Amino acid sequence: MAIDETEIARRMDLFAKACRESGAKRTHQRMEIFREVAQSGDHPDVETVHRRVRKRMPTVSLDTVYRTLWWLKELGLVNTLGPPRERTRFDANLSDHHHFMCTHCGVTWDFNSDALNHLSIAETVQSIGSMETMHLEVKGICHNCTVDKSSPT
Amino acid sequence: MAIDETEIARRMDLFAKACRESGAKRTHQRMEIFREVAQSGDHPDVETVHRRVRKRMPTVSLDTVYRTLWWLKELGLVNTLGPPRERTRFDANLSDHHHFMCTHCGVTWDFNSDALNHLSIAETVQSIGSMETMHLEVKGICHNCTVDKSSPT
DNA sequence: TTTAATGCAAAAGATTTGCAACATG
DNA sequence: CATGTTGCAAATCTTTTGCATTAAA
Repeated sequence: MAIDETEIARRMDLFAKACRESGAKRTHQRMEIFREVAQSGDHPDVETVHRRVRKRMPTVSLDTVYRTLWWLKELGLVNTLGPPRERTRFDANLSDHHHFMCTHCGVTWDFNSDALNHLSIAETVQSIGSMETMHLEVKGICHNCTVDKSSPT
Repeated sequence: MAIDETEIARRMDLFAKACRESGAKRTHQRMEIFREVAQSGDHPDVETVHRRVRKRMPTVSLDTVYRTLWWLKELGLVNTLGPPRERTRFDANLSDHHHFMCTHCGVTWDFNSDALNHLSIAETVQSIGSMETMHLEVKGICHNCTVDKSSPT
């Protein structure tokens, strides 16, 4: 699950470039925090990143890790798993379905895809484990938002 | 986005059945909380459910809504969007990829699927809006867990 | 030297828990 | 009536913020 050295180097280059282009300072903390995520294959949460970075840089504070990770996400250098800065939401629709989430107004719409259901994803992932469920999350701009740029309630 | 009356009734029946079979009490609060999720097409979060249920039942407390929603999830009557009871996690892998999450040990593995990438999901969702990104989340049991039932670190 | 970024501590926000009162089966 | 469930209030846990200090460019 460790990332290849060449790939880590490539990611660090991307980071340097993004700092230069955005005019942000390349501080020790930011480098170590990004390096930690860049070399982890295991999608760590904020606290895990903090714990690991502290081994090399014992004074780094938790709030800097929070600030830095969200800043990296803004720069497009990292992505988040799950809904970023959103609470868990509940759904009583138990049928097979997928979600389209509007990045503008936040509304989530259900949709179905026979084509996807017929794809044998179970076979694709059989080297990892046995599949129980699958769920496609699509992000984009919904028509309510493209048409009149106002958010529905 | 409102759910069809027949479908709501069907869901309320499922609820009644699950209570009977699990020996749980069918209290007013539980009925109203489940009804609220069952009739909402918009995937509300805990606080939204609480706010809406309070209109009909002003004394219901927020902690009951929390307890009830997670209990409904345990019974399999509702699902959660996003990582249930988990914090946001970060990923520096910017290439197109998908995730397999082990429901036993919690580890998330990356995988690719050309077949999925070649599916024209953008067309499937064009009646909803314009797609920007898509991400498949597969859940199941990974081999580390099926083989020896111990969780890797 | 100028400005942005950090660390600290406190605040704010979200979620959970213990327990007495209450409602359901 | 016995037991599981609720509401309240407090506790806990997570995340954010204000501000003086520090470090990059």
